[in-house]
Amino acid sequence: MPALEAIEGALEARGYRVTPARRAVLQAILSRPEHFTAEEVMRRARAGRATVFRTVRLLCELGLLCRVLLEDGRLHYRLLGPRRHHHHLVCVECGRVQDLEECAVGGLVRELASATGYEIQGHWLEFYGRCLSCREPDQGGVR
Amino acid sequence: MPALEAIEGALEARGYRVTPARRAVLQAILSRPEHFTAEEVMRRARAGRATVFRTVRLLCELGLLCRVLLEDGRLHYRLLGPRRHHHHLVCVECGRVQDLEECAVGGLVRELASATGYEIQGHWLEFYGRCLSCREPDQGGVR
DNA sequence: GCGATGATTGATACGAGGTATCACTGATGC
DNA sequence: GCATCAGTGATACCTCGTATCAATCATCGC
Repeated sequence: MPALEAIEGALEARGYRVTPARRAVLQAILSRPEHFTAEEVMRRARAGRATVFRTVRLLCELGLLCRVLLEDGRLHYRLLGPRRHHHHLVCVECGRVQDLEECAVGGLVRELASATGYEIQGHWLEFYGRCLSCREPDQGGVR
Repeated sequence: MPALEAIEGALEARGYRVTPARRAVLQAILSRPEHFTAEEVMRRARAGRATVFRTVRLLCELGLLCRVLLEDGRLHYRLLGPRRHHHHLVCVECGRVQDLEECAVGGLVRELASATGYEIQGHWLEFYGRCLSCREPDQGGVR
């Protein structure tokens, strides 16, 4: 999980200024351990609607945030460490997200391409379930 | 691809009435070979906004429509034949959708479950690329 | 220091896509 | 014939964004 300074450094390194508004958005984001909506950031950061959305988009473009797709189709965002293409395993009860470091469909993509003739350029893959802590009540009991 | 009568039968079998408004929505849907938005159905069917959305949701719940996730996170809908769980390969140029009958991540789900302790309940998997016809200009030419 | 320039901001309007409300309608059961 | 209830559609509202645009702020050359 990158610290505030690291993100600000990444912004500056790419020629973006670190302004009070951007810092407020970043702090709001850093205070959320899991995924969040832009709306949540707006409530926490004292920054205008447009600025929040612009900053979130910017961070996505710079690879500092990633999008998390929820089961119902909504998009959330999530701070990204220094990692590349990956997928998520989302707990539908507590919202915890587990990053899956390896992309498991690389081989499948090649198979599909030769079977269908498509030139495959991208994919979405997200998993949903209940994490260990949310399952615990199920497991300990005699029932 | 189910016919109008088949869908109406499925509705009636579950205790839903086949009304003129629902039939209009169904006809609008049947006239779209690929995926569509609820908005497109509204333009084609002479039915109110709420009715269109309600009908689309109903058909999803009954398993007669499926949701297609586009690369940018938007949701489209698509008529579903008599098939079960499947995934999509979407052409980003012409919008053509190829259904992938086999769910390729079943094994992966079991692996993930034992590795993470999650009880995995669902997943999204959609592929994006360019279909054969859209690639043709690339391929035939000398260039 | 000063003006020009360009990045950034935030209020606001707008748009897609969808839900909630509620009075009304029309079919159905008794 | 009447009560009931599913279905309808106008409307308001919500979420999650983008576009616009005047104002502001930092920086740079002079």
